[in-house]
Formats: sequence, C-alpha cells, structure tokens
Amino acid sequence: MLIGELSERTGISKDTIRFYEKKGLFRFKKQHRLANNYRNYPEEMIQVLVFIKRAKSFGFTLNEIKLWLEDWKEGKVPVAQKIEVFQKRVLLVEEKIKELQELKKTLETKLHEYQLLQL
Amino acid sequence: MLIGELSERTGISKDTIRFYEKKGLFRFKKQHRLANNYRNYPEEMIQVLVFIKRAKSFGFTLNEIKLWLEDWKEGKVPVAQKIEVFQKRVLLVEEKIKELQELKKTLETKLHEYQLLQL
DNA sequence: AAACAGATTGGAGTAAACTCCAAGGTTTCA
DNA sequence: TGAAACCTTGGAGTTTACTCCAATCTGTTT
Repeated sequence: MLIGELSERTGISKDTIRFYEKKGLFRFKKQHRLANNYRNYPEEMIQVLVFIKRAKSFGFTLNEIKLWLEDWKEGKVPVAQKIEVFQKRVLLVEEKIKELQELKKTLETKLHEYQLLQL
Repeated sequence: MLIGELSERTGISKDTIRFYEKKGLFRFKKQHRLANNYRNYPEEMIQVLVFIKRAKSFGFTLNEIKLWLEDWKEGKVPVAQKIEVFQKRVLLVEEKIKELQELKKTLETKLHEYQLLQL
C-alpha cells in the first residue's frame, strides 16, 4: 500500500505519516521500499495509525505512544517487565475512563439544570 | 486566595494560570484584585482549574474548553441552545469513553498474550 | 513527448501551550 | 532597614506536532 492510500484510509495526511516515521514511531527497513524508493506499507500499518490517532485523542504525547508501540514489537525487554508495563497502562486507562465518567456526570448535571429552567 | 495557593492546590503553575487568563479561559474584573493589584481568587476557581486540567488530559484544546466554560457562566445564549450544545458534549464524552474501553481491551489482549508466553 | 498524478527529500514555517525572564512593587519578619 | 517571599507585567523563548514548500523523480495516460 502506498502512502497516499494509507493516508486516505486512516485520515492522516501523508506529511504527518512521514513525520511520524521521522520521529521514530515506527521504523521500517529498505525491504519496505519499492524499487522506485516509494514507501510500501503492509496492511497492519492501518491498525498502527488508528492506534496512534486514538491514543493522541486522549492526550497521550507522540513520545508516550512511541514507547507503547515499542512494546508491541519484539524487543530485548523481558516478558515479565512488559507485563508490568502493560498492567500499569491498563490502570492508567481505567483511571481515564473513570474521570471521563465524572466529566459526563458534571455535564449531565448542568444539562439537567438547564432543562429545569425551561419548564 | 492568592495565585500561589491556587497554583499549589491545583498543581498548575502560576505562569500557566496567568496564561489561561490571558487566553480568556476565565475573566475577572477589578473587584477580583486586592488593593495591591494581586489577583484574589474565590474558592470556586479550584473547580474551574481542575475542570480545565481534566478536559485537557482528554485531548480537548484550550479553545474548546473556553467555549465549554463560557456556557457555564450566565450569557446571552438561549437556554434551548445551551441544552443542545450540552447534549452534543455528553455524546462526545460517551464516544470517548467507548474508545477508551476499546483501547483497554487492546491492551488487555496484548497483556494476555504476554502472560501466556510466560507459562 | 507532454501532461498529470503520484512519490521522494530536507528544511522552513506555523499554531498551541506553555515556560522563563527581567525589572519592578508589596508584605512580613528579624 | 534590609532580606525573604510573595506578587505584577510584557515579552521572548521553547516544545510539540504538525504543515507547507521547492526541487526532483516515477509511472500512467493522451
């Protein structure tokens, strides 16, 4: 898949995709280039970019996301350590869910006040 | 409450609080200054700043948050319109909660894979 | 062959959100 | 009185995350 199609299918601009690569969010070798030097992406790249997009929308920085993605790939990090890191992240996400639910409650309370005003 | 205490109690730096004021996230009149020109905050400012902090952590921009806060205050916007805006925001937050739950599932799946590896 | 729609690079520019600084005023305490 | 610990301002600088550009190459279409 060329960068144009990847951009189309993820809603992330070509410039931004190349920018993410520069930043090291994902790294691919020369095998991933066509004979003409064009980037040739595997289907999974869509999932990676969707993940980045999603994580970004929750306020995670690109550097944080980079670390998350590094765990996805095979590395030298021992499994036990990875498990620990993942467990911490799950907790973090649970925390965020809780806070969002509080935010929702705040909004609903305010909404209710307005609706009473309208009676 | 002086800016130093507000900063202490919210974990937001004095510079940042003044920056938010400059940006118009909240506006207060001369009544809110002491005779010596120091800013004097009411207790509620803590809630406002905590709200800003929380909303920011979900990826909302200061401009978006500014609009949210403007609805909080009395304004010229008709109640019916405010209700509509709030309903949209509740939906937005629900959407975010759903996505976070998906993210959590992704993480847990990965975690489970690692745990199997360890057996 | 010329035109076009794609791709490449390095580097410059931009917007948002801080963050820091200098130069100064105020209050409190020894 | 003078040092310490507050506060004030305007403006400059920084970081993050793009976004744009020029110059150039590639592949397809007319």
